[in-house]
Amino acid sequence: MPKIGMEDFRRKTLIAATLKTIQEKGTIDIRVSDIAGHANVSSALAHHYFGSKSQLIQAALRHLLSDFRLAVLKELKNATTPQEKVISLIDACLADDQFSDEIVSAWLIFYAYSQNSMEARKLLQVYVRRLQSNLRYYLRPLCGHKTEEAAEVVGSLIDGIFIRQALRIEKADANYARTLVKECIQPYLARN
Amino acid sequence: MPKIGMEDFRRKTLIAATLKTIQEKGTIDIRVSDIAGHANVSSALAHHYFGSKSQLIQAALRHLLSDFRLAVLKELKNATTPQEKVISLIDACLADDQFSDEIVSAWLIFYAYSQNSMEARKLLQVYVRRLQSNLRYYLRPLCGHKTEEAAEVVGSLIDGIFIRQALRIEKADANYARTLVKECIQPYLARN
Amino acid sequence: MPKIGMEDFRRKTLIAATLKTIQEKGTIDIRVSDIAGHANVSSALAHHYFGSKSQLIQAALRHLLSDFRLAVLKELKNATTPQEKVISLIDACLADDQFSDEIVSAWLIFYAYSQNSMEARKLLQVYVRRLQSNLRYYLRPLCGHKTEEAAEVVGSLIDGIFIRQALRIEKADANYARTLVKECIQPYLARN
Amino acid sequence: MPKIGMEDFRRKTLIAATLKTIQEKGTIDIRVSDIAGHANVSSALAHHYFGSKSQLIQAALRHLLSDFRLAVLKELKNATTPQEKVISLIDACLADDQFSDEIVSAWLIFYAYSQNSMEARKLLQVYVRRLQSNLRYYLRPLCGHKTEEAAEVVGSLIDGIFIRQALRIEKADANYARTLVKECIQPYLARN
DNA sequence: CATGAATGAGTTTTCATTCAT
DNA sequence: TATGAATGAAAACTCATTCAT
Repeated sequence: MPKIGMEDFRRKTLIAATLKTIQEKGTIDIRVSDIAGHANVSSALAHHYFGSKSQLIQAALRHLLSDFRLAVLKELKNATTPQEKVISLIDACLADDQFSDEIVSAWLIFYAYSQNSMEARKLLQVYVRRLQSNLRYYLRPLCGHKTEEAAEVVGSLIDGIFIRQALRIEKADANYARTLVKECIQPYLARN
Repeated sequence: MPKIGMEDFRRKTLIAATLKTIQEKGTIDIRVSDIAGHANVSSALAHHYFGSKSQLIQAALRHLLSDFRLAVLKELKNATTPQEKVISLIDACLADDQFSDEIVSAWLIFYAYSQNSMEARKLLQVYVRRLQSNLRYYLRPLCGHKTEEAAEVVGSLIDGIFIRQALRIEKADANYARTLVKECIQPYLARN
Repeated sequence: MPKIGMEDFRRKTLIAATLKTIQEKGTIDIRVSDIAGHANVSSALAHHYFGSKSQLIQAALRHLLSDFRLAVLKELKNATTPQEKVISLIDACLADDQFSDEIVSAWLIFYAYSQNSMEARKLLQVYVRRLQSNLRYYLRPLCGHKTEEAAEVVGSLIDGIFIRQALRIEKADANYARTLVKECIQPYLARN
Repeated sequence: MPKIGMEDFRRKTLIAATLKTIQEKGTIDIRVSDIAGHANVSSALAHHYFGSKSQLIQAALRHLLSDFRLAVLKELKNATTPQEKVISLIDACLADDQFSDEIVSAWLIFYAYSQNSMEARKLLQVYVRRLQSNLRYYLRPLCGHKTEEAAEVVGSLIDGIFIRQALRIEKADANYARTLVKECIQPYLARN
């Protein structure tokens, strides 16, 4: 009685379990058996579907990035003017749910992991470049020759807020973070 | 080779070797034998002097932080006015030698590690808070009620530039980075 | 080879192998790999099932004690009068198979080990107290106010015979040992 | 300035430190460095004087035995009749200071060690045989054909009391122990 | 005489991975 | 499809022992 669509279900479950385990342990240095435990399957099954631990982790990273990408796209859809688009990007990056301890932690861990894994590095670079390119595209009509600078500031500021978040004990205020970034770019818009 | 006073020398060498190994491998997940190899000693010696791998890594983190702290203090000494002090802080954080691939990589890796190790987390928190407190202190006469915001922006921006640096392939321009931050806070100063 | 239900079999085999290794080496200071060798499995498997070397040794000790306990209970079943019960206890403690070099050696080693391991100490204390309590219970109707003394003598004598056995080269005579103890308590019975 | 008689002093100190360490750790499985620490010297010195760890432990065992032998001889000197001699032997074996936790523990540990070390086994066998021979010698005029049995009972009882002592938590009563043994052999004397 | 320095040789422990069922 | 069973390979850690000074 082989269940139809089991493969798909198992892959999804295992990826979710991987992210959960990474967040729980606070490191990429986790055991396959722990992941499998979270997914309520044997660790042999994880190998069956993903071939190896590192491929499973790759898949989890890819999932995190694609999830984020979808959130950004969704947010962008509701915006029309460049101003709105920029605001949308900031809101998407610093959205309440992206700002949860778990997500922040996972991002940081993957960033560090990218120092180690060329594969991860490439994936993250694609994401950073795409976001940066979006930012520049929507900032250009607003900032003119300051565009490059403004994009760099916004992008870095967002990442910086993220990384700091990882160190804090107190609950972060996503709303304050968004405001901070928006205020910060005002001068670049004004100068145009 | 048994000359007395070796202990101090070995400890320093081993700490340096640890940082080098972390940077080389791009992860905290390194072998004691690799560290020892870089220090040209047996791995048993590393255990002899530090007790365990994690204690050696702690020591390396502590060293990185204290090195950074000394650089900051040195830079601050040459500044007198609040403006100069703030500039000094930015310059120290984004100094050419702090901006090397190795250092950037080590910082990022330790940031991620802090998700895992309470000890590391505390050490990094102390550093972040101290820097932030310095920033606020010198920004206050310049920014008034915008101080909190300005300090947050500067601090986060610096961290963000750092983290992004870790993803880049092209050589970073430390000078451009410093200028970026300095320009970015101009509006906060002007508004006072 | 992966047949289900192996776990129980392996645990038993590994415990037996542990006792055998202890007896062979004459010390508790044995290698997991030697134990595993006797059980024809990898040392990793020993860790898989028992977690650590000391837990495996604990389990072996527990097994030895429980085996002994069962032998005592079995012997007691065939006795009805207090006299018979006391004889049974002595016979059980100094039974031919308990008196083999391997068992004697293991007991002595565990006794010494109990100086080191609180866990082992507690287990052995329970056994000693239970046996002593049994002895007193059945001696009381026979010895009256001399019960305490008689129980102490029998218990100590048995242990002493055991410990001496460990030092001998010549094969011990279990039968002679049993007679010795039985004769020794006669006076305590008579005095009642 | 080589100090005269240093060698002798160091050997004594190291042997004492060895016994102390064995008692403290409750096992023969101790570190040379711990012994050296107790003697306030470097572990290299222990090797200098004893060649190896096992030779140092041998020496400590030899010392324990010879100390005990001296105590027995001293006690025997004050006795004249066979009765007194037997009493002396019992008193010497169960003397207050031989009955201390440390001594009891050391004896037990050495007994177990003798399962492992042929050297230790031989030393202990010599001691047991000598004591047994003494016992028989003085018991013969008192017990006649029961001598063998009586000697076995006394010897084993003493060892048994010792081994049980090692398991107890409550402080033992050496006096009670001596009385117990003395009462126990009365019947053997009477029967003669 | 004495030791700080150093290490080789082991031993435990961990885990991804394989495989028969 | 799924897993219990098993292990090889690697890594941390320990410690007796050696040696130059």
